[in-house]
Amino acid sequence: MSALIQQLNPEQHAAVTLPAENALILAGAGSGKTRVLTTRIAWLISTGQVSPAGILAVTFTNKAAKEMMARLSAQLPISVRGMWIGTFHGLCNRFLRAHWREAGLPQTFQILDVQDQLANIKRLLKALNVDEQRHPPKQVQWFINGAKEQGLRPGDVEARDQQSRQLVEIYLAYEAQCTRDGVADFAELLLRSYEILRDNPAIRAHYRQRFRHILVDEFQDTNRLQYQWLKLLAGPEDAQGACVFAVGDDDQSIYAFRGAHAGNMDDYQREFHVRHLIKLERNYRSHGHILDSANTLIANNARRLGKNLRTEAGAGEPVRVFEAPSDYAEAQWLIDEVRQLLREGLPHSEIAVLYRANALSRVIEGALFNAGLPYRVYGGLRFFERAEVKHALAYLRLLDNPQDDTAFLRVVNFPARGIGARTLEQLQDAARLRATPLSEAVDALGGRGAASLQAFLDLVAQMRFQTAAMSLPDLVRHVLEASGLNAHYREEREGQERLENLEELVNAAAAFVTQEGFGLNATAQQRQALGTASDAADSPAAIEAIDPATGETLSPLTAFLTHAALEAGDNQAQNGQDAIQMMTVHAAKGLEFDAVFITGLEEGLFPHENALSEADGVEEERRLMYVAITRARKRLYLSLAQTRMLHGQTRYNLRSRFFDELPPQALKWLSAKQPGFSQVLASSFDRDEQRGWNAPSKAVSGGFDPSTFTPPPPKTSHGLRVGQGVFHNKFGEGVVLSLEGSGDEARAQVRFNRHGTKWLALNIAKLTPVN
DNA sequence: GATCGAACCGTCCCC
DNA sequence: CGGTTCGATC
Repeated sequence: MSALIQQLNPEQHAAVTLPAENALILAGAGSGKTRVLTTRIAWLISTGQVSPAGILAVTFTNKAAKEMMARLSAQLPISVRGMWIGTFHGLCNRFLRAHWREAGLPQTFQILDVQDQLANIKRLLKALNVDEQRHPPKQVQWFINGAKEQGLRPGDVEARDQQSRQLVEIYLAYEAQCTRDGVADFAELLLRSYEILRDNPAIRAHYRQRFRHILVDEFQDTNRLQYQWLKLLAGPEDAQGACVFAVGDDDQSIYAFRGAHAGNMDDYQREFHVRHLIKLERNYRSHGHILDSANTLIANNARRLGKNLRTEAGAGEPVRVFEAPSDYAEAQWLIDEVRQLLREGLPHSEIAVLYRANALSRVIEGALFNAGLPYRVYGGLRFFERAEVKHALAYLRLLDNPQDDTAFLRVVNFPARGIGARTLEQLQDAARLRATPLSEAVDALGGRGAASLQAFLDLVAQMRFQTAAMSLPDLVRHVLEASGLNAHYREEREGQERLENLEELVNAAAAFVTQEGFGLNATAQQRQALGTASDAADSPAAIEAIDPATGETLSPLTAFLTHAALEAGDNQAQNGQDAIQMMTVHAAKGLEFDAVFITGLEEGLFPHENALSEADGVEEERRLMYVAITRARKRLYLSLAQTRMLHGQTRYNLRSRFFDELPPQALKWLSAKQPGFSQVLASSFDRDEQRGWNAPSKAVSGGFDPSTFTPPPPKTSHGLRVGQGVFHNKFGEGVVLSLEGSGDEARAQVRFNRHGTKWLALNIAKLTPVN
């Protein structure tokens, strides 16, 4: 332990050994944040200030929680099992499983993921006869989650106009539906835990007494409700209360769009009377030029807590910048540079290609593929989100809880068993009338439909009976067969991959059982009979809590389903192999690579056009750029394309404003940096010509390079070029962002100073060039 | 109830 | 452009 402490730098050391009072650690990118957090816990425990059971640590991802757990078990001689370490949602789930009575949930309640929630909302909108044009399901979902994240129940939402009154009504009905089904969405886990703590003094006192130290990672990403939850749990600032150790970086707050409130850091300092503010500014990751770029860029943000990273690693290579005439040329250039890096001995996996939006990956993917370079794209569907897996999970959920209408509707007719939309409508009407779950409304129906439905219920009941004594993996395998899912996908032409995924689900169940230390028995009752319940209580997964009143534990099935919802699984099958890493900037947060390419650095893409109209939008984009830059250890490449194919049309983009915010001396332009020339309309190129275009990989530093010189603007009938200032009679002054088409078809995208960005048909709109 | 085509839509995606 | 979704059709 003392050896661990001695390896820390003075600031880290100070943070780790702070007295038991509320503290805020401003930890810059690459400053050893995770290390400080885990060493703090280890220090607290090994100095006898707290027992493992008195520790609560919150992370943002399961991955981070696992990593922390792994590091701790390496650092501490004792078991880490008594600690509560997990995500907000994981911890709240654990809490609710223990206090399900107070929560008004069945102990086996299941968790709705984003897809399930949306499906539920769609179903509800139909039942309520709400026009989906007027209230698109996605927006309703956004509204409900937004309200919950502010801690607002339907009655608390202020509804002035008709539109929002209806939204509140939908919210109310949605809640009723979830309660009836015995399910909770992600936000609900938090809100309900919060309410129990708020309304139940005995429970509140119990947890306050238990958790002496609360540690929070990625504090800048907490939302309002999470903050309130922490506040409630920590309690008053006296002997009763816990002490909070918050670690965060306001400059890396990139999740405002989903409710994160970086202002929580200010509030925290004030409301928790934080006496210890420590900045970790020494960066152990990046070379000087890279760090200078990050620092200079982020200095353009107004509202910052203030922090400047420094390194002792030396300036290193300059940041290489390349402006390509097209997206295709950008990809080609990237391939050349990647090859050079590989020649220098870098492993593929130390090279990352980052982009602002997933749509930008395709061109680069194609180029990498053609070049025969191995790559791995992150993002997309994750394992437990795949349709076939969700079908299987729906059957499993029905075994656990027949009232789960979401699961019921998902598989009642899949594989097809002659239960049509008409029948289901009748069933839903009947269920609504009698206020019962769908499964209990079946006998209200008559006719052929009722018989088929009854057959389905019998099937599920039979599966439940047959699997009662099975181990979890056997149970899953049995359900795959008995439900007809396997047969269905065996028949299907494209079903091979899906079958494999279902087989993988059995493996996942087996792995889960091993990891969580579940025995081979399937039911809680059996587990209790065998006296194994206490093992589950200590499980690190934080899912199977014991009911304090009855000692009843969750069945492995319920625990597994919870696991599936809270941890959607990896989204990639072929991991492990040495490949170039491709991902969005968001996905790259927390990762680091020797070499990083940030691509598509164009106005409208990065910063994204949608962000420009939002309050603080550009600042968040800048933080995003800051995150991207600080991923790189040794090499950083920035690139953009003057023309880009996006959404089926060619866009002509300006160079990102962020280039003007980087220190010129840290950059090395591989293409000419000549705004007058580089920003021209490149429509005179035809695609084939660009295809043959090759970037010189040993480029001239800074200055003008004739070989990459883009020709002057072609003569166009309208005489406009990108970047041109124009005047419009109605909209006033603006700048041409892009041009497309020719003759009568010609259109210009113009950003007006006062009226936003518009597309104008040039044969109609009168645009006068200015200046 | 499967299948095909028209229509739509398109930041980031943790839990 | 490319995917997903929805409605019309056999």
